[in-house]
Amino acid sequence: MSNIRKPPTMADIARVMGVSPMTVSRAFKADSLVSADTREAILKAAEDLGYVFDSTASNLRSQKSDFVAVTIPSINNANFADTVGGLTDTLAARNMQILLGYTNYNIEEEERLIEQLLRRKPQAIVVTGGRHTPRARRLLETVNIPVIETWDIPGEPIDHYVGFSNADAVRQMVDHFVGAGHRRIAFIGGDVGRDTRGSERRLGFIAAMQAHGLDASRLIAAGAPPISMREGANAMARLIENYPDTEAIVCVSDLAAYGALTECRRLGVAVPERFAIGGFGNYEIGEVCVPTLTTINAFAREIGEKTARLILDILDNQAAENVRISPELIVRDSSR
Amino acid sequence: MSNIRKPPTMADIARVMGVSPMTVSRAFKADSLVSADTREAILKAAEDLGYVFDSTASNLRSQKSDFVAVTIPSINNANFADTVGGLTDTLAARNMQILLGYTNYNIEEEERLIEQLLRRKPQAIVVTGGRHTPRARRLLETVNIPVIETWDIPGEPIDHYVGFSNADAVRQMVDHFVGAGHRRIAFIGGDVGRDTRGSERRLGFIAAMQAHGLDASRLIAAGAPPISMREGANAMARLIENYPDTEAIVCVSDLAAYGALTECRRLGVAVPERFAIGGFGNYEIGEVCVPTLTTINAFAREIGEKTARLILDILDNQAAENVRISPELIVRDSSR
DNA sequence: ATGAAAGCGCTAACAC
DNA sequence: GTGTTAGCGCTTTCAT
Repeated sequence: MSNIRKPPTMADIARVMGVSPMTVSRAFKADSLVSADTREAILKAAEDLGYVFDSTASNLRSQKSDFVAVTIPSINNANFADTVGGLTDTLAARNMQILLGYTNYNIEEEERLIEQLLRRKPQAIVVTGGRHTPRARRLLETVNIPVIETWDIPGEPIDHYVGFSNADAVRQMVDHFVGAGHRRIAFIGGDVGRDTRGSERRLGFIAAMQAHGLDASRLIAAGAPPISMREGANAMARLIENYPDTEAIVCVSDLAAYGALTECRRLGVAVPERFAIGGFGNYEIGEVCVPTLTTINAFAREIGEKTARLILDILDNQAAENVRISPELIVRDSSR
Repeated sequence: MSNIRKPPTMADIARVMGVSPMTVSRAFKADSLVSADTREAILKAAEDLGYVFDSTASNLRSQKSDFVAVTIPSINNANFADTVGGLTDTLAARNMQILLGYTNYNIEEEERLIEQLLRRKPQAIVVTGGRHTPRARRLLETVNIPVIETWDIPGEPIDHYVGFSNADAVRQMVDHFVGAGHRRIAFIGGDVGRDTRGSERRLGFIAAMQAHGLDASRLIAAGAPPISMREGANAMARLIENYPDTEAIVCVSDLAAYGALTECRRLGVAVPERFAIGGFGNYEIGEVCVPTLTTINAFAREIGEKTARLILDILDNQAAENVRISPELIVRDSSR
């Protein structure tokens, strides 16, 4: 029969030790004033009793939670996972916990999530991208904590941001292809609208092509974001059918680009000789596949680390500057 | 100048509306008894005031949190991400939030994490694998909530589990290779000790080989888990050097297997003609790469979904049975 | 259908 | 270095 007794509280420890609950509370707070002996004895008694500190009560009383809320489009994406990893590790040093939510690339879902997360009274909230529902935007503008938008530089930031221009990043790729002598360049991306960053990359492609006086109409929509490897492969097949004389292809992500690469391999089409291919995001696959994949490194982990540092600076009342990341073109075998 | 006034509470809404705080509280609880008019008016007033429900206070008073704590070895792994996705989506239907932590494949780190997570008073805790530090085990045994071990079937379960035998799963792969006529079969995995599931796959390989009366000494240690694609490639190079007459290779994961595949491609070695290759985990890459990759589907997302349902059943006082997942061999071009 | 009183477990604020 | 008092914002419980 299981022993379901009420778990011990600080008051129980205080009783056992013959001290006040306040002394017990102090013993658990690292930098507070209790005699070393008392603290040691209290911590030992706590361990013996199987005491578990109650953050909920602590948070309510002290009106701070040690939570940082984070929304990302998908957990199953190495780029966002890296950002979350950077956030987690940097914040862990200050004993802050991430409270994570997935929007599924859907701003209505994001709104619901933001509302739910704010109920936990986080100390800061990190969102991905600069597009939100009006209500989500209002929630974020009204809430009394730092708000950090990431992976983008919003036209009108709500508060802070740590990001980069997705359009400018894609321009680097277009410039690279044009510099290599390509003129008939295509773009493989997701259906327009849902994935903000993907849409901006597409717009960046069009703008960059036009800046070079080139035709920007070779656009393949590979499906609802996020684009999988398989969708990238399917898109490649359609591209070859519709625009067989294409010379180079900009893909919305390395996953799509890798899919395109495999389709070429299956069809016996040489990369980069017949098609040069470029991806986005510097995923591990791009370093290892054959040929290796030209890509844009957006420094996913650094985005998380710098966001965390920005948050810590704000909470410490330090000067807190927005961070502009500079994505870097990495030229590999798929385009040389 | 920013407007840092204290955020409104239920008491504030009650004052504005001329009702008691209790009525406001009831208005926020979906299935509680308030007149429809009153509720509507209260919710509108709340929205106008920019009120945000305080879960912390609610949790403290009602002594439940709607949190489920989850530890996984790494966020940057599609298998664990899928499990977390299944958990999140299934629990979201009951308005439960996941509180996620990463152990970095390290049971000391897991112990720290479990302790930290339990302070938040979760309603259940999900851990990956059956190996824990003695103290972590004691914490989990003592805590008064359902504990679910996943991705493994522990020798001595702490409480519940949703998992499978990693050793048995690898045996399927070995049997497949032996059935195809291979005798000189090698294993590429991580250094022994840190990654429990990886170590069990290695032991399963050895046991299965011995059961067939075959030599089980072709073991390549590719580095500290988790094994990356690149480490898989490096391991493949060493395998070819040390055991050039190998016929088939079992890899600890699809990532390692894909790395091995790329090394073969670079060296101009034919797969599956010269080496048959098998992975583990049914990652997306294995369906798309050339040749496609034989693998074991461990049903990562289902593990999460079934874990969530188990938790919900337990919390509802339903009969709650442990779940044994049956991993399936998927034979693809890399071994036929 | 609504209200009043009490208290969840902790810690801020003050006292000594 | 330690104790006392009060109260964080909500909801349980009991009353009407």
